[in-house]
Amino acid sequence: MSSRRQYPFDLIEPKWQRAWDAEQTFRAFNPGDSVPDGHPFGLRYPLAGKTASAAALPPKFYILDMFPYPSGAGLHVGHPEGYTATDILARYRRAKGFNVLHPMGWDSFGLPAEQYAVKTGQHPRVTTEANIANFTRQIKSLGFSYDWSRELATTDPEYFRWTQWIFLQVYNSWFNPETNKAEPISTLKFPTDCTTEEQRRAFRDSKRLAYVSEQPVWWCEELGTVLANEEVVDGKSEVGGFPVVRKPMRQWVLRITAFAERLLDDLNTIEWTDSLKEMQRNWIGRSEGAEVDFAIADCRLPIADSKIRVFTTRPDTLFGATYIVLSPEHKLVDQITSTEQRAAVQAYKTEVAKKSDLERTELAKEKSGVFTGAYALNPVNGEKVPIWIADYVLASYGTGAIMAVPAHDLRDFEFAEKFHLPIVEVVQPDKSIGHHPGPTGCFAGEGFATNSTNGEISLNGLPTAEAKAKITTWLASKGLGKKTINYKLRDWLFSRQRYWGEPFPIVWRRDAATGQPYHEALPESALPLLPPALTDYKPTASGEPPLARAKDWVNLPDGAVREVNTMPQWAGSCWYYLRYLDAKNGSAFVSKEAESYWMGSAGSAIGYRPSAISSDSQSAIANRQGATTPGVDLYVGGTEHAVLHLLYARFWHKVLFDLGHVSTAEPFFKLVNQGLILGEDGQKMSKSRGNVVNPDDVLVEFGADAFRLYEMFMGPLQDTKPWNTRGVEGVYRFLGRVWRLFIEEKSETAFEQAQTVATQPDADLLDHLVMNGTIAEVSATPAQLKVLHACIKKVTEDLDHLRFNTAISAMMVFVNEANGWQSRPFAVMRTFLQLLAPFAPHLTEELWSRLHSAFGQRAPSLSYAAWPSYDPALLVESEIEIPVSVNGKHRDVIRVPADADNATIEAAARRAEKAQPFLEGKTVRKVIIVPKKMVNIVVG
RNA sequence: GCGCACGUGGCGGAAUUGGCAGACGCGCUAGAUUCAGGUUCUAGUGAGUAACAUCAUGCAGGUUCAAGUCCUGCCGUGCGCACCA
Repeated sequence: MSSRRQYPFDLIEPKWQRAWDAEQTFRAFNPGDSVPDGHPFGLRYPLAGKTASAAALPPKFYILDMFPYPSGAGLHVGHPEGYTATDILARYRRAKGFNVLHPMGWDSFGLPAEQYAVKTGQHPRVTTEANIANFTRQIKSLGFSYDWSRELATTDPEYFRWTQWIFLQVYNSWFNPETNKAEPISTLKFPTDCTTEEQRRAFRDSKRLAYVSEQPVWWCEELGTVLANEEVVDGKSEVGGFPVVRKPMRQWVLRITAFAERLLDDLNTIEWTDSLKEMQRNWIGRSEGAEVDFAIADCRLPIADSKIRVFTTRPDTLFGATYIVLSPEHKLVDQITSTEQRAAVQAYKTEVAKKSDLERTELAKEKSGVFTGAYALNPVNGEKVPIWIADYVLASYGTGAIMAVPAHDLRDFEFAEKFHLPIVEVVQPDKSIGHHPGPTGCFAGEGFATNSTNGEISLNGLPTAEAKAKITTWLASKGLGKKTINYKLRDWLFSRQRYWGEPFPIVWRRDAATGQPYHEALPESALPLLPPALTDYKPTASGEPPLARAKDWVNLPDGAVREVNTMPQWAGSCWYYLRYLDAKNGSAFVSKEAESYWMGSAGSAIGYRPSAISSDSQSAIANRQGATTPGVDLYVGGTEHAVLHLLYARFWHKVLFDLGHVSTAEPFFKLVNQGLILGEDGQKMSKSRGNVVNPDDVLVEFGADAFRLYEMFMGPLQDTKPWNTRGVEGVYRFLGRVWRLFIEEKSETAFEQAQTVATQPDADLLDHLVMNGTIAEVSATPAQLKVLHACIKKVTEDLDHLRFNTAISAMMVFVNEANGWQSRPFAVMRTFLQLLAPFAPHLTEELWSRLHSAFGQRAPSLSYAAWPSYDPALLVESEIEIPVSVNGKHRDVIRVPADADNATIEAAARRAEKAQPFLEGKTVRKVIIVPKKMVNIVVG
């Protein structure tokens, strides 16, 4: 393994981390802040000792990391991958002249601390604080340029006070479908028949964006809590993988479905990866179709209930609907079931209810169902079609009922085959584009309608899209159906039965007249509402959440009782990026000024169109390249939050936007998912495989700069890639070469000797080092300038495109070149340090200060030195190499003047030595010349 | 099953609009330095050949003067969704 240290990173790194801390080098200034004398930010801009107005500040750049849950296990190598990328960009943007906001905090509510509390009785806050301290130590040891003055923790009462406040904003709002916006509940107009106080209250409560609902929810026995749809994966809890069951419970729910359309449309205004947008689109699951009413034949029911409404995306296949299927939970099932079928239907319903959802989906290969004995009438042809119930129809989607078209839907087809139901073909595949019915005989694609006529309307011959439109219009005109849009997205189940979460600022009272319970918001003055002190964190014996144990807390003197559920962990992470803007504000969740500077157009160079959904959005995005944008300019984090956190945060942001609290419709303009880092064996890192790499170990051996550099050199940020400790050694050697370009090697030996007997402080040890004598104040040769400026160009362009790995390789090329120089010009070497600085900040700060003092100069922190620009003129070659091909095969390279005309190039190519054997005796048919690129001689 | 990515040396990965495939790093080979190991430095390193030729970007076709890059069809890997009508 490695052995001697390449350079004294163990002294340099703590030294500069302490210096940055003491100077608050990376503090970001808000409008209205006064910039201390001597702060490097104030030195770069004319702001030292002054109060910064928004106009005097440079343009803002907001670079955000997904804040971690501070687990007991500490940091793993995946965390620093994203954090290093954002830190490099933050430092780069600072150098480029932006006011950079780059904060860090803790998503510190969470299950492990609570489970530990249940086991040991230790308060979760104690565990959490210890974990935060450890995470802080680890993150600080990597030298990230966070503004620690904005550090926050979701468990801090001064933080969750505003989480509760935002909940109250949501609670006190309703969604107005006419304006397509959230509005204060006070704008809600009561229907005329709402006269009593109780009726009005019930009406309001039915419209709030936060409402209480008794509904089937996912209950996880192991975790002792309910979970949101998004937290249930394959019938198991996302956290821990425990079984979950469907259980009706009274819970708080947020009306995210009201925003489905906007959550979908506004994806077009932001710069996320296609795959991420696609995941959100799939989760929202918009589908356009029609609702169609089927009358029930021989109906004994009251008129209003005498029809079955189905949802279909293929109304064009209505003539092929040969039966109806209701979900077993459909409310009409019991009413329509015939006497003969009653027993069978009951048995099936019981069987289905017993199955967990896991069984219902996993064992669904075989279709099951029961005939109800009832019939419906197909509205287009009056055919009597049987009504079945089957668990392949979900109660929770659409109308909970479908029309089955076995000829054109695979699931219906399987069901029809099994139960011998009729199959009628009404769509012919378009064979001209290679469509054919599947091997089973079922064709689910689009084609041309057939067998679809009833004397009043005919769809025959129409392509699917036209047939859909025609039949939908016809149904609407007859009052038999209408165009409908459905979403898979469900409302967000927002309450949990836990202790370690934000208590709801809600109390329950009883209506004096009716005795019915109702909920009421606490006033803002009651915030933060702290959870009670407990010694036992388990749920109560009767199954109530742990908060119910605190009787004094729950029962208020005026007879009201507190809500005992708590909010899910997502609540705190839904808005933390806003709190960073103004983290210490005691009178608002964020001040207007701070919000408008960092998130609005005030701090950025360009305006924002909240829902510009235009075909040229791509070019609009391209134009923003390099400019700052409204909202968070760049958000980097793991793909595991593709639907949960990112959907919830967008939802809250839109509510806050509608209510006028924030100035953009979207929170995160550009988002990048870092790829997973696998173990050295190419497998996912896990304790059980024993392939987990602990950053602390890497740091001890190679230092933070090498660790950072390696994380970026491994490959593209977004890719999944395996860890390789040998690779760390490679970049570590590179940093050693950089060090030795500047520091005399002999002095290192002296330094090492001094260190072994050292009793002196670290700073004295570093004093033994002397500048490498090859660095001198000489002017650079054209060749040296070319190497430097090529490096500036490459690193700059790569950083603009987040291509860290190739930027590093460009710097390696520079160092390989510079190694061979007899004399290294001061100015060239100084500029190179600036390029490397965002990647290896400790090493470069040390060399930067050492280089300047060696040449009798004083320089402030490298962190605010202006980014170098390159001179294209220096990169122009007077003579260039052009490859010569014969018949497309590369044969030789010719050197010609850069400005040579085509005739000169062709002549030179025809003379090319190695091409001669392939030209002799052949006729040249054509010569293709791409100026400055290549020559191809075509012979026959 | 559906959707979205992606397949390049022994390995991680480079390759503007199609224009010298394999930058940079790891590993490996040889040499120098060293008592020695390590470190450092120098040279080499896709296959193949004495050297050329030739063959090489998952497979099979196609477009083109020219294809890793564009098109079609397969095969494989990863991620997401999964009875959503």
